[in-house]
Amino acid sequence: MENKEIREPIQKRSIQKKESIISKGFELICQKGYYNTNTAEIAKAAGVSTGIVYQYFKDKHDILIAGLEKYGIDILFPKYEPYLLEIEANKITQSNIEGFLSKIIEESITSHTMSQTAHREITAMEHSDSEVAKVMHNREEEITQKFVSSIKQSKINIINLPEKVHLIYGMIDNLCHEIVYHKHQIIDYNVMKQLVIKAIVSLIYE
Amino acid sequence: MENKEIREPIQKRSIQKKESIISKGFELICQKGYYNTNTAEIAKAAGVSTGIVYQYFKDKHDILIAGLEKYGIDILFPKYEPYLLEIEANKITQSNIEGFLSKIIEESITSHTMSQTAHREITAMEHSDSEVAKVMHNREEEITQKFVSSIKQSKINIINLPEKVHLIYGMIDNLCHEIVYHKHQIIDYNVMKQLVIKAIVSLIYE
Amino acid sequence: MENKEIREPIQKRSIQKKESIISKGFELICQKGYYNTNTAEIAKAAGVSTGIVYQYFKDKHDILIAGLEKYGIDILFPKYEPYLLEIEANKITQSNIEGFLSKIIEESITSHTMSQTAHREITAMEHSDSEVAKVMHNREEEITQKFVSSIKQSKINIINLPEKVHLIYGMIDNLCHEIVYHKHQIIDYNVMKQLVIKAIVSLIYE
Amino acid sequence: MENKEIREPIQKRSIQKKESIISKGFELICQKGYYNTNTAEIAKAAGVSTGIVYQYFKDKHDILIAGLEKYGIDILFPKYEPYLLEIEANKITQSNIEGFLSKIIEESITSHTMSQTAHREITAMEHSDSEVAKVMHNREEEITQKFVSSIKQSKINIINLPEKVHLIYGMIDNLCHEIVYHKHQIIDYNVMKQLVIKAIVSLIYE
DNA sequence: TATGAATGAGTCTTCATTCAT
DNA sequence: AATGAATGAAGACTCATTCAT
Repeated sequence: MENKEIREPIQKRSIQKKESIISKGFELICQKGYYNTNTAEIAKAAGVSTGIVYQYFKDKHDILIAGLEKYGIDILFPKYEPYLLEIEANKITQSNIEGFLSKIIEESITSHTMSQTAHREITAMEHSDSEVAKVMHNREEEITQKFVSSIKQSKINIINLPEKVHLIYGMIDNLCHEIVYHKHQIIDYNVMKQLVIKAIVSLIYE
Repeated sequence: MENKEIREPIQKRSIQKKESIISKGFELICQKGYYNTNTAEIAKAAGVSTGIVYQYFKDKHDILIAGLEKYGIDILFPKYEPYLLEIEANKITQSNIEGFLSKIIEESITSHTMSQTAHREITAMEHSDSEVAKVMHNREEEITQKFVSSIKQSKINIINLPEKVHLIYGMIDNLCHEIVYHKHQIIDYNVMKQLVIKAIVSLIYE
Repeated sequence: MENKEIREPIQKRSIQKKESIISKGFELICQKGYYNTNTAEIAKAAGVSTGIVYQYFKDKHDILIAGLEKYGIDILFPKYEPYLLEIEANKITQSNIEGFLSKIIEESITSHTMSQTAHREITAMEHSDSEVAKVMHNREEEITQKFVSSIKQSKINIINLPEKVHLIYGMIDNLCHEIVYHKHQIIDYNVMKQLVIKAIVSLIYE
Repeated sequence: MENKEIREPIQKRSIQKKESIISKGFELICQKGYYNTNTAEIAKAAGVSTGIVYQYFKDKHDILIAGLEKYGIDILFPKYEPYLLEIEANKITQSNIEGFLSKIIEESITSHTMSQTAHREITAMEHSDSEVAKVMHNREEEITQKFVSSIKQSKINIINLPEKVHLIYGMIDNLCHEIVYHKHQIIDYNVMKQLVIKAIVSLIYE
């Protein structure tokens, strides 16, 4: 019940250790699941002793949160900056938007595929752990806002922008999710992809 | 060592016990999470001894799966039958579809709200547990197919029906999800709801 | 703490049930080991309910003891009667005794081989369970005495007969045991068998 | 899921702990039987927490095996080295061998008496547990070979040495066993001891 | 008599967290 | 600051035995 001293590392080596715990720990959690990863493993992977973990983190859960805060956005939308730049540079027009969206979707599928387990596990925790949810929620908002402001900065003028961006994000994410994880037999995902693109386009321009 | 004998209850009272373990156990798991619910709690909630649990279920996980198989569809789409009937009765037209969708969305929000934690936890497990994913996947397919066949049975003629149904389901689910769990500050959910409805309508009629 | 009523079956069918529990239960225990055989299995194998087991036996251990009392001798020295008869019929002479012993040894090896697990498990229990030891001890004594009296009945006159019979039994059992279970690389068991026979012969005749 | 990390202690105190778990655990197992000794007791007897047990040993069974590897030979043939030395020093002759054997037998009886329960339980497990059997088998072979090489080193020349050593070992063990555990009423164990000695002598010198 | 459902104490094992060094 | 040994509570699961029917 004494309030434990959580130390914030100052020395360079200590900072590296903390970083290592976050990155390696988060990696393990993403790979094997939070409940199937124990602190001993995390410490070992990070190349530190188990004791040190509890000097930098309140508890195991704290490592997860730190990982999310640092890497969460990569899971939600990895490599999104180029798209922002393209939008800001006013390169998106009604005539080429479908290609643009297609590119985004493809990239998104790739990233879902690559970090399949990570994405899976994080989404999982997001649902059962409110703190996780909060962090991811913030990250999501962050992304939305970045897109919103990028679009605003370009000459494209769209009403209800945040809502649309959000909706679009959801549709794409959904699509990727299914393609990568579930693949229902009855669904032709090429058709679905086209439907998604069309829905997005009409959402934007009409 | 030997493969344990899992008894299938025959007597009425025993069947009730098994049912009770499933429903109470599933409820607890939904409420508190799979890893935060222990078998003793489940047994107690079901009004049985811990031993009996293992006479009807292989292990703890087995209870979860049984719960999903029984109640999974209610979590995915509770009270969907009336809508199927309305569709089959040919009551849906281009002029009233918006109201229809609105009704579905409202109902869906309500149910998400009610079984918030359940939905949360299940989606969570769905991501980290392949067996859970499989069951839910089947349930999802079941619902999609029911809607597809209902629509086919009505006079409405739509191409790429399964894909569209799926997409629509995803959009609505997404919307509800956010409204109930995340509620981003920057989003006006009434606006978003209208956007979703419009997107759906144009998906169907155009 | 109430002294439970152990019923002694009178009706034919009941007697059969008790017999069945003993024989099937003992068989299972011999095959899989006492601690790896549970009462449910025994009941099932015997074709009775678990409840009935506790009407005829005080506890699980009691089944084992009953089994031993009934079948223990078969494990210690199966099919020994022909040898007794041969001895009693005065067929054993100094000139043919080696062949006689060889036959006994071979038979003994066969039976060790056949009921390998049974023998193993019983010897095991005999060592850790004094009640088991007692029963087996009695069986052993029984056999010894039978041989002693058979030999006495014949014209062979041997001093220190019980001791010798016992010693001989031990040597043969040892030999069989090793041949069947342990088989040390460095030992030539044919040589050893001959040594045993010689030792026995000189024990008897010199 | 992962293969657990079994730590090999380096620090002196840790090594002592591991030793303590082996010795106290093995002692308890020998005294009360493997199935009647639980890990909590072992930990308590060793003066450690239950957790530590599983850091040094894979599981309960592993403790038993470690105990056997360490103390198994003492159970099979305690204090056998002086005898080896006597043999090697060529002190054994046909005229004094009976005294020598008598000494061995007496010593063997003493040790059987002392570690009565240990011997009992180990022999028990040896029969029902193949890993235990393997370890004890190796120990037995070890002893046999030591005697064989000691005898070879001396001037005594004996054919079929390994077989004879083995046979002798068996006879002595048998004898001790009975004297300590079973003591049949009909047997005069002094007579039997003399018979054993004679049998051994004639095995060696004839 | 007989059934087999039910009990719940007891077992092994894990692991987040603390602490002596 | 760091180590990694140590803790012990908690969990899943088993099974001899009892009991309601």
